[in-house]
Amino acid sequence: MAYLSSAAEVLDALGDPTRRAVLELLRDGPRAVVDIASELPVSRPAVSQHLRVLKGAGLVTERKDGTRHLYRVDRDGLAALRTYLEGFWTDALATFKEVAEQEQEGGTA
Amino acid sequence: MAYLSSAAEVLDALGDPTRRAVLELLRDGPRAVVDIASELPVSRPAVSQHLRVLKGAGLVTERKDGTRHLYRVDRDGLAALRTYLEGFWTDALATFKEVAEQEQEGGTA
DNA sequence: CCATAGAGTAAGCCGATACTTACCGTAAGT
DNA sequence: ACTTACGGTAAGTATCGGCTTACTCTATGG
Repeated sequence: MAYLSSAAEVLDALGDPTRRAVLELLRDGPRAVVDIASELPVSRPAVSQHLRVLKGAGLVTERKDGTRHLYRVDRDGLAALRTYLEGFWTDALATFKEVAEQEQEGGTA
Repeated sequence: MAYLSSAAEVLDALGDPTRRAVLELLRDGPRAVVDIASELPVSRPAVSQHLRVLKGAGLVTERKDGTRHLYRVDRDGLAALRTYLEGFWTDALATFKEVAEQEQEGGTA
């Protein structure tokens, strides 16, 4: 795998409800494609396509076990997202302070 | 104000590159719609529509100053997302452990 | 009061993308 | 070897959503 997943890619992947549902299922443990599809209102190929995106974003990894391809949650994507949000969070907090101070001076009511 | 924003709503909002760009701009401080639009390759109405979504997700708040509507980053949406991810993170970690114990394999394929 | 600036909304277009079915490859089981 | 199960891919469709222009409203300034 080895790509550093970008936050943008992760957020794009997480932007779809079905993909989120897939991830939620995978959160409880590895599953095969057919098993995932059986719990969702979409076809198996659809799930395959979503898994490809999730994999590209570093959110899942694949492991083959016979004819079954077991997918599981990958920490990498989540980590990338957390890092991104962390940065955003601190920057935003700093800005909040600045703005709050400026507003108390200028004080338009 | 700011309804309890759901993680799904936040992730949907963050799923669009332009909206992310808007947020990035807002990260450095409050801005009026026209100012945001001037820095992006889309029209002002497009920005307005994106801001509506971001607001619905609890990611920005609006403050009117004359004819200018100043938007700024809202902590609520970010907090909701962080909470969601936090839960996901811990659940996933727990699952990793379980799975790791059940299988005796390691390494990224 | 009229003009201008800023912004939200409506309607419509168009491209992206999330689906479907059909097909093909592969690994086990018999 | 045949069959069955599992899964990725291709091709086509159709829905969704992001963007634009046009319109309207409000607020400030002359």
